[in-house]
Amino acid sequence: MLKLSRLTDYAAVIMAQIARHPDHPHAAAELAGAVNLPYPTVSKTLKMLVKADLLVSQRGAQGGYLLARPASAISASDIISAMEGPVAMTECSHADGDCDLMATCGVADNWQRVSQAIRTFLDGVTLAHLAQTTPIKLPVHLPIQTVTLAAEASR
Amino acid sequence: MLKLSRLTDYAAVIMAQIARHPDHPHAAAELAGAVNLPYPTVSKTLKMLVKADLLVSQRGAQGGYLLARPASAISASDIISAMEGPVAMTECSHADGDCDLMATCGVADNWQRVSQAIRTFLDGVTLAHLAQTTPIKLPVHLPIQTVTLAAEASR
DNA sequence: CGATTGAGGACCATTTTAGTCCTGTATAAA
DNA sequence: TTTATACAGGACTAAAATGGTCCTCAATCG
Repeated sequence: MLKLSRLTDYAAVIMAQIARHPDHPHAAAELAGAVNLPYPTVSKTLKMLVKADLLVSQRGAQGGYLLARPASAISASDIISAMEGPVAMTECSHADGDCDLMATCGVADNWQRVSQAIRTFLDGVTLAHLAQTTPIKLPVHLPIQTVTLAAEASR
Repeated sequence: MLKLSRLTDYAAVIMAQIARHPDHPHAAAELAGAVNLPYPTVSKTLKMLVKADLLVSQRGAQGGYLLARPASAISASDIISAMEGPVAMTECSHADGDCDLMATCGVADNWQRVSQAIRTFLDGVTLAHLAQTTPIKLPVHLPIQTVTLAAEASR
């Protein structure tokens, strides 16, 4: 299903919440209340986001979490990678692909191309986009539909 | 990681194998040999692909599996859906989203838009593309990068 | 100093996934 | 008509990933 893990979902919601009020730190407990999720889970998510350098934390009273950089400089890929590791569709999508099916696979290169396209797309979607509270309903067909694979264009 | 399940990977490899020799039925055992995977697993995968109407099967001696329609009419989405259910990034991406975080979520609409864009892209990638044996190396940046979200375009 | 708040990691329960196997049924060829 | 071939369907198990909770330690502010 290409599904994101639940924690990634939480991360997006939490990041968006912070992005909408970027001027002061947000404590984990406060965020948990705002997004209506259990505190320990929110806390765990926040820690992962800090480790990925998407948030910075401030300890002590009045402490909390802040965006590490502007929302427009944080991409969907960043958030997904922070929670699930690199965005890749197949096991052999990463550079040092040591898949023992290489010889008989025959689709590896093409999947990687598809994977790359999606990654590039997600790089272009920023937290600023995600955090917008007045979403415009999309038409069913996006301009993306007109994109062609290099392989296709060359036929 | 937006990762496909391993069975989906297998499905793609198997489908591509059949697509390259579309004129006669391929037995599960033959395919298992060709792609170097255990027979039971290949068999299971093939059954799922039949149930999803991407393959048709022929029983009995000289039987096997054939594409249900031309490779150019089978999309990556079709294959992924067959193995993992509908392509959707979030739990609330499907129509009757009864996510109890609706009120506090704030990113649902935007994720759905992203999800839709990826789905549309995958609809456009066909088995014929995937099965090509002489892949053209993509430049790092695909045309897809120029695509804008409706939300972004409207700012 | 003491209250607050994050850091880090251990831990367990649950779900999902992968993989195997068994029994039944359709079909083709001898 | 018989027999071998090959798929259909589903039960079952083992392993792995995921989600979620909790505990102890460290930093910071007032």
